[in-house]
Amino acid sequence: MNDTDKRQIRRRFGTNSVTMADVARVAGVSAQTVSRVLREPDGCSPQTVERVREAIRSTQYVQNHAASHLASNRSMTVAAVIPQIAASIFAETLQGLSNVLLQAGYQVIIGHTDYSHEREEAVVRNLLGRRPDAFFLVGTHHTDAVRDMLVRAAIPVVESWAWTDAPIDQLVGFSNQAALAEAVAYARRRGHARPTFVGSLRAGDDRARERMDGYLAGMAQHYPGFAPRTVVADELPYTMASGRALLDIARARHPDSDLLLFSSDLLAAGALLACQRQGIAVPQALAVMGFGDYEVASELNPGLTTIAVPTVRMGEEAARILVRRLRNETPDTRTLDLGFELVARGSA
Amino acid sequence: MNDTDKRQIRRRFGTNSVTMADVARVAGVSAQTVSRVLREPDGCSPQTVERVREAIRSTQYVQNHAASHLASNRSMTVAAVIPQIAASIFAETLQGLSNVLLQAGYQVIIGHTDYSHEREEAVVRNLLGRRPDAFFLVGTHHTDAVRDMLVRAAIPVVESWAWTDAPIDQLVGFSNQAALAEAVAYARRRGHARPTFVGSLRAGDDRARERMDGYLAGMAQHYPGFAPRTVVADELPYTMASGRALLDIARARHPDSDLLLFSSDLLAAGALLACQRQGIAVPQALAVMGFGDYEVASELNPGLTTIAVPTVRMGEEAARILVRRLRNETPDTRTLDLGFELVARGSA
DNA sequence: CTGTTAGCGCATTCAG
DNA sequence: CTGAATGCGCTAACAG
Repeated sequence: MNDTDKRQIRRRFGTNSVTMADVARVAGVSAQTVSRVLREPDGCSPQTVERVREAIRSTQYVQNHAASHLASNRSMTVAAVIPQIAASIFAETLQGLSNVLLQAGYQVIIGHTDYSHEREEAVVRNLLGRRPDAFFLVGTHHTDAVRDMLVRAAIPVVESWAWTDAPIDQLVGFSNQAALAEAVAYARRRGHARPTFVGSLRAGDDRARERMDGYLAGMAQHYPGFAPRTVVADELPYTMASGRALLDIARARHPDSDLLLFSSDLLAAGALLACQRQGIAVPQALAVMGFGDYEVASELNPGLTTIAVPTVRMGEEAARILVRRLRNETPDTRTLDLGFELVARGSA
Repeated sequence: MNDTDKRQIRRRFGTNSVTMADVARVAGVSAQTVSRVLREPDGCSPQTVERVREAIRSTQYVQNHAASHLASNRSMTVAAVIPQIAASIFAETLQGLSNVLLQAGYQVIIGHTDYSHEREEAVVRNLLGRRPDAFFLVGTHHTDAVRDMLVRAAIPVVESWAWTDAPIDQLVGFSNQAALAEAVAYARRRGHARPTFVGSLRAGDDRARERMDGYLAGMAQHYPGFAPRTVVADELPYTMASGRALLDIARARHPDSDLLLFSSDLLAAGALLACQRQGIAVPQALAVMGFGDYEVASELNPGLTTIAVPTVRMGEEAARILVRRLRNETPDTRTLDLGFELVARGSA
């Protein structure tokens, strides 16, 4: 009998996979009951629950998410927009986000912009087609179209990795500007005479730009009368090799600079390792600072002085905020500043 | 008039977002026509296409993917299962996969297993609920349940990052075993007397285990009569800090070893930098080899001798195979060996 | 080239 | 505690 049931399963046009109705037939209940057992087993009699679960097992039923989404108007997904998947630093944030969200039953769907606002627009539009229940974004600078789409979607939105007084909705981040101002203050305290900001500023990377602004502001404050120096490429990838290239440019352009403030640890690490090869003593001949506190920073010799940012926690806190919103619990404060921390090591 | 149209949009129960019917009303056509314009504009009159596109713009319509999926029985998504999102090496594969797939109109949905077969099972089940049109997996070792689910799903599957004679469906990879055997052969040629394999072998990381097997096989062949040496932790994360820790253990256990073969560049890099700190001359006092050819390998001093694997290409080729299958084009060969390459630098 | 009809598989009412 | 009816937004099949 049971075997017959199993075999009767599957028919019809597109799908030949097991449906809820199939499970219901095997369990001898209605489809609604199966649905209930799946979503709120407490409201069903224990025997029914067991019968249905057994039927699910024997039929190898896997719920169709698209159908569930369409019927309930909840996709149980959260969209996350990051600049690059392969950038480990955002992967950490994603991991924090995903961990907390999975606990609450939400899946994360990822889109990446390659540091382009134009691509961000396409990505957001695309992700909206999947009707996520909430949005997570890296960055606070977006095109009007993006802001508009997000506002019209009328779902919770959390921006991150930066700071602004006018977030689209909620914000979990820190001030890149303040971070670099702090780095400059540290440089002053340590007695560095001529700090230069070095970075790659890709068109859509507003966070790197904010860091440069922070450098400029810091210089104005702590090095009055000294003309700030910046060595900036606008299309180098964020790799150690770029750091090496930027080091050469910076040395050529400002040979008397005694400190290079890089916009990212990856660049700084590449520069520091290149210094090692070229016999440039760090920090005696040239000091180096980075940004991000990547793992490599603590392993280098000398250790890389850098600014640590709460990569994982940003994801986690954003997720917590979103889950609370999605459960209609009382909203938190609109913005959450997680700060940063200067980590002094040997390189500066 | 147009304004009135816009305002009449939205009503009903769950959704208050613009639907295809809304667009149709504004454009003065049927919903079906809107659908057609979206999917095969070539089969519609240019004026209709323009009218519909204008209506889409004015209403800010974004297609509901779940509904489309349900009706067409194609989700236009490909599921990708990787050990860790934050592991940059898999992120590269993902990037290759995603780039090619996006071109063809497919979205990638990601699941991560944290190197656990148990978690892989849950992840695969979960992803199957979204009815992906195809599956991409890192690794060739899976539980029976996973294989079973995937076979029953009756969709194209590509496994990667390893080699097997019995793939679930298709395979794009290389032999980890052969790679380490080659490393051992290189060690022999270079005159290293006592190579030790050092790695972290997390429970579900069969690729690392295969590398160790390759080391053992290589030793049997190239170092006959010499007892192979392995220093293996089973729960250390794949980080530079772990490499440092493993270096200490290896030095304590096999002080006379003149070459350490690490299961990953990250470990090797951590060890090499630790050697630098401890004043151990590389490669004179101790040679080091890694695996993966991470970016850091070429920046270290000395450069890290390692095995390069086609991280990005594996994703790209897998995607091409999947796209061809999904278009019902003639299937390729079942397996594709992308090989590996020993990159000799200064460390060994 | 375009419109009509009929579901896709599930969850939300509402009755019992 | 369980079942029946209804529709989510879209597309496949058919006409015309």
